[in-house]
Amino acid sequence: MTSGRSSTPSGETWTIAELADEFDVTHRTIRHYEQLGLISPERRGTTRVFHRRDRTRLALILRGKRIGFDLEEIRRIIDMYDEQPGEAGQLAYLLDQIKERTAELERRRQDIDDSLAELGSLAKRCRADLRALRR
Amino acid sequence: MTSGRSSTPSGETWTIAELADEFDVTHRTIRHYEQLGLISPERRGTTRVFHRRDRTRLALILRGKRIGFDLEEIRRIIDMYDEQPGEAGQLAYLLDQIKERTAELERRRQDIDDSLAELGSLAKRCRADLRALRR
DNA sequence: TTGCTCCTCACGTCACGTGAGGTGGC
DNA sequence: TTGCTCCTCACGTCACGTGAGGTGGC
Repeated sequence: MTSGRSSTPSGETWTIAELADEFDVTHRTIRHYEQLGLISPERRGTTRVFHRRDRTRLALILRGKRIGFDLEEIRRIIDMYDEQPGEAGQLAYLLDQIKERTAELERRRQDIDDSLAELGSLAKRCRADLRALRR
Repeated sequence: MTSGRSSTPSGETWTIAELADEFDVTHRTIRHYEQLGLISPERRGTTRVFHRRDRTRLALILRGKRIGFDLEEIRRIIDMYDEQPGEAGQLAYLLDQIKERTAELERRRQDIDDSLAELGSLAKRCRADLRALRR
């Protein structure tokens, strides 16, 4: 059995460490996504070999997470992208999800702005108290 | 033993169901926060009686969560608000925490803005696909 | 041979969800 | 008495974290 690395043109595959590094996640996280069927890297022996498709899907997964989808929703959405065009029902579903997520994110941004304002005035009071103590 | 409800002026206390309703969380969630010492409602027998202070803290907890802090961080922050100022060392520490939190929040807001932009263009493509299908 | 990276279990954790089974006052 | 709300366990779940223990190629 000639297990070789030379069969693929270099630059088109990644190791788990390379992807973990690039996307700032742990190896465990990537393996977890594989276990759930979100990505399916090739195997060379036991070692995983990631192709461009896997890398793209990983990027989509992480983006989905930042937006607030859970992994099951992400699986559905990614698969929708992958299954070529998609029919009207699927697109409508996706659009609906997008609306919900958008509203959620806007709420979150408002919360953050409120908190930033509060932290700002708290800092101000804090600095004033410090100045008062120094005299 | 005269266990009465008449000892407090009405309108100043809440039941667990009232708060759960108002903030759209489950009873379990509120009890969980109590277990962690984030809130400490009064007891009348076994039943919890929530005062304005508890309600305020619950609001702060939920906002902290939406912003993305874990419950331990939230406990520290809320306690900082509650403890009256204090001495220079504490103030300096608090100011330092505020700076960290502020930087963190600004990163998070950027992330949300990016995600909102992405969702926007995704929705656009989605609607275009739908229009194409309808013809 | 030594190091490094890779691997597979498998238990732990965090923030609750979800019943099971029981109590108390209008 | 019947309903409703409240309660306390306590196991389940989701998305990984974190070792333990072992393999493979430069």
